[in-house]
Amino acid sequence: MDALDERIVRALAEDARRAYADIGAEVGLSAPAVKRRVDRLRARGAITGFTVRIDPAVMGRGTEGLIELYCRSRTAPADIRRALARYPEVASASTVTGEADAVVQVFASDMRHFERVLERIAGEDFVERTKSVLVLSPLLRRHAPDLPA
Amino acid sequence: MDALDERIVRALAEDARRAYADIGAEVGLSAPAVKRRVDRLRARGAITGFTVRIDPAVMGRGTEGLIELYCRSRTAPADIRRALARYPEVASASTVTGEADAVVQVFASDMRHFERVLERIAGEDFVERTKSVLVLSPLLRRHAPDLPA
DNA sequence: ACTGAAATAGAAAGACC
DNA sequence: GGTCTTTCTATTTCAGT
Repeated sequence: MDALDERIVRALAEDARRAYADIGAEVGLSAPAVKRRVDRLRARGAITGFTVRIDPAVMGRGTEGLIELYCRSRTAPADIRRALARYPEVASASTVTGEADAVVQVFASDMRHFERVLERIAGEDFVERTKSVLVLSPLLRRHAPDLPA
Repeated sequence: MDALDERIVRALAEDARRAYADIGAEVGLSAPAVKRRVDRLRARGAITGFTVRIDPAVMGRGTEGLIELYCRSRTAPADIRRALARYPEVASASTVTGEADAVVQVFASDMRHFERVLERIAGEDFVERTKSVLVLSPLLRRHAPDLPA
């Protein structure tokens, strides 16, 4: 993972469908050289795939919220994961330090929908209580946030 | 945005570099038809781009945390945005309902790094106090969370 | 308006040095 | 790592529904 790899990943983060030759021209490599590095990054697991960026609002998922889960003692993370995986509205979930056990990010079509999802999640048997906030406006959403400065 | 568009977006969400002909075979369209629909989705703003999925750990950003910001009265969201945009460690930030004014997602290389970022953010002049949690383990990270069920 | 088929332009993948 | 060649894909054109 050298400076060249990083520049390649940054280029792909901005546009994952950019041609290797194009990226190569930017970083000073030939197209095959760029491809080889991308292949290596994938093999190593640094790049885990390519995906599309979507506008939640346009896709009818304009209502975003965060739900903190307070779980029963001895709830296994795997159980939380399994339960949440059944909700298509759940975008991400992580166990966290602090009072809550997990934070869940939810995208719903509207407030009514969000409320319904919240109630269903709160009704999961391992959930003791929840605390939720609604996202007012996304200030920042980085494409490749996971890159060293 | 019909059922076909949705299936195409789902396919791209799983692998944005998949060939149009390939996606077409799955949804029952020819390659040009798929391309035309993708172009339309981009034009409409439903698809905002293509990006790469990265493993934060492998990229040296294995420490994730969430920081709640409690801001001075009359702090404009734009000011928060401008300030946070200067931190490469900030992956996302949103204003929220509830006690806190904003929630910031940060990826750092390690605890020391996270602490440094937290202190710098806490030191921003519009920030009165912060409350932060560390992410223990990501349970779920959906590729295309923003799609209608 | 949207589709598929065919033709062209372009990029990716592989062999080779 | 670059160069060259082959193969595949994207893109455009055109015509049909």
